[in-house]
Amino acid sequence: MAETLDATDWLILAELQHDGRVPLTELARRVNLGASATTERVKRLEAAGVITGYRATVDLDRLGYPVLAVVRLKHSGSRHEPFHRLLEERAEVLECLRTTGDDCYVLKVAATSMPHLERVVNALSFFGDTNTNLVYSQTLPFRGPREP
Amino acid sequence: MAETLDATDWLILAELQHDGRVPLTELARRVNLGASATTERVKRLEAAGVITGYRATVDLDRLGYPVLAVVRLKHSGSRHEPFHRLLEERAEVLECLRTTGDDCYVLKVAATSMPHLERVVNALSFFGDTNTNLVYSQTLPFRGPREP
DNA sequence: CTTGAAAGTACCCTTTC
DNA sequence: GAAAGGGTACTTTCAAG
Repeated sequence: MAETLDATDWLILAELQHDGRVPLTELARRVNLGASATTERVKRLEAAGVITGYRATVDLDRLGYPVLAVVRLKHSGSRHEPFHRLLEERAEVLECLRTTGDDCYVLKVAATSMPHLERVVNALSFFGDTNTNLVYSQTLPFRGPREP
Repeated sequence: MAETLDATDWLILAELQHDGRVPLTELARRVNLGASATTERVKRLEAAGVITGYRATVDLDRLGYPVLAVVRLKHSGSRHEPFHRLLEERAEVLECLRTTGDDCYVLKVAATSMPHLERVVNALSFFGDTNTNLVYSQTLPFRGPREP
């Protein structure tokens, strides 16, 4: 259910996606609005669930996770709860998409080394056939959607 | 190149990844540190490139992008610049991973409708064979890495 | 790393268009 | 209904210990 957003709302969203810590006064300046009007719009976007949160983004390399991989999993069997429990435990799984097609799940996995990645994939293999591809590089994490 | 991070640094990172807008005083309270010491650590993490930025996260549904898909692309030919130029232009491509294996690129694409997705995939198909899977659901965007 | 003071910022309320 | 202005509490920053 899409909200009714005007161009200013999209501007605010673009700014906040680019820099989630920008002070409201500075944000107001950038979107050519008063401080309180800007505050109200941001609060409205948060309350409406358009803005779901604010996160710091980190460099995996510098955190000691130089290995990134895309793992596709063809889950066998119909009981998916044990698999979901593994996802909760395994912080190495940064993201998990359930998709149509042969590969029911597409996972993004960060690991400290190849042996570490192997252990994670072994754990995943318990739930079905896996297909792993290492990631050479990725575009900057943020590519926000534009006004449709 | 991994930095030397102690347990407090990892605590700070966890808090900031969970709530990037938490006030420094509150953050200091949560990690049992003084405000200035916390500020210094955060600044150090930012300066070291461990923290790469702060982003607001948005709900694609509520922004009018109810369709999410994983597109795998087998790029044909060796000149990848035109493809990268398309990525710049197409804000619908939220993420693009270059990977090993048959499918050189794995993309996450948001679209306003199935016809819209079709147009994006058509544009991508110009560069090679594509394989598209719709996304049913995804885990909450944030799954941060833990202390190794 | 902690404490303390000053500047800046955010929040709430009222006023105005 | 939406935006601008003003007073108060809070946060951030910088100094010194």
